[in-house]
Amino acid sequence: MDTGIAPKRGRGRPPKQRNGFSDTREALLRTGVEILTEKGFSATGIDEILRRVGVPKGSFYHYFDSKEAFGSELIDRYAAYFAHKLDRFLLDDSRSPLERIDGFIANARQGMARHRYERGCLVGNLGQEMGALPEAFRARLTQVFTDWQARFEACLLAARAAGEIPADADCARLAACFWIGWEGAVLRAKLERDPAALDLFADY
Amino acid sequence: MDTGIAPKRGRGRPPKQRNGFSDTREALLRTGVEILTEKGFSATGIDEILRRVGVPKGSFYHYFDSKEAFGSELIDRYAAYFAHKLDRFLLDDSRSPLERIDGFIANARQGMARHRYERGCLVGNLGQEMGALPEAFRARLTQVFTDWQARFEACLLAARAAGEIPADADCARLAACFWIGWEGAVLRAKLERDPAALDLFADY
DNA sequence: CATTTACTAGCCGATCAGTCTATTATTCGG
DNA sequence: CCGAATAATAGACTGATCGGCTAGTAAATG
Repeated sequence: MDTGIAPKRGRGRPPKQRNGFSDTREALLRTGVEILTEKGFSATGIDEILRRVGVPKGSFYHYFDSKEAFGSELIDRYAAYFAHKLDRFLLDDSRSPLERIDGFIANARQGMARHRYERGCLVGNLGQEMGALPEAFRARLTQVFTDWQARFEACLLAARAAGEIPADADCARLAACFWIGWEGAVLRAKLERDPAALDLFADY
Repeated sequence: MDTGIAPKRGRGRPPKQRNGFSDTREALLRTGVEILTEKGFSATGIDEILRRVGVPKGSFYHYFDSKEAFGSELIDRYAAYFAHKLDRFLLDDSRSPLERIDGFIANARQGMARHRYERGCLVGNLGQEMGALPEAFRARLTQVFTDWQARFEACLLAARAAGEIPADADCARLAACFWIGWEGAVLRAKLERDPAALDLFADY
């Protein structure tokens, strides 16, 4: 039932798509994130992504220099998407700081459930397999964690100012601890295909 | 400088080593654990293990039916080794329950430092890449976590009985939470090649 | 119409997990 | 003590898949 999809590719430069655009590059990145959050970097072959998107190999290397460059862009894209999502919750003035955090957790939980707990966190996945990854990824991945922590810390500081947490709470430490534990919880939830670990950790 | 090592293999069954035994099967398993704690299952080729041990392919498939069967044994071996290590600390009568836990954490920290934070937890590694692993691993891996949690819970119960933690503490939940967070901390420590995450989480 | 841009088909050498045959040391039945 | 069976090794080999490359085709552009 190729309804609209399967655009019947031909040789050479494709005719300019007036609308209903099917940006090949974009599709590769989107599908790349999907598969890598499930299986990681090393275990994912380029051919698998290509097959899923319905694009030949040549196109991939037209848009990306290498698998490493592709992975790099995936990290950037995922980090940006996630930072935006964090802001959407953690900067929501209509709720108290702690409520915002709960909102984020609930949303992330829903997200995992929607994909039947088959997808984890891209940054966590790649972090775990760093031993087999291009060394350039390391700095980028830690940097992403630092960024997420900073956003979280800001929200905790607001919570402290609002008296929702003790006045002597070390918000930077708390934020760091949250992400350490959260990544652990996502890992377990994915392994067990069960949100129990997420819920358990959410009541930290 | 092949001092004693490099045993100069020849064809056919090797002469029985009176002593200074070099059990091939054992060597494969030991090296397998080493490499898999660094790079995981999918990213590790059998040839790589073979090269490191200095054993030809034929020997590998003489001892193991497949890569999957090999991986299965590695999980068992690692789980047993780790359970023994846990008991060594958590059942140490000469210290208080909470001191025992601190002892285990300190030991694990040392262990990671000794390998320059290049090796993580085999169970955590494989858990993360479950999406690309034989489905049979899933049950085994969760079972290992359950086992470790039980040992930890027993120690927490002792701590509660000794008055080291509040009498209304939910030890099962605490134990589950510990392993969730601990795996997250190990992941970060490995990614950043730095024990900061371990220390941070240790003061939970 | 010539050049540039956007793209694709098909192939490459390397490596993957796994198989096969050969070779030799040991074990064991008689 | 001998011969058959078996255990342990060696390493060439297979088909599939890996990441990556190249030559070329067709639309867009001037």
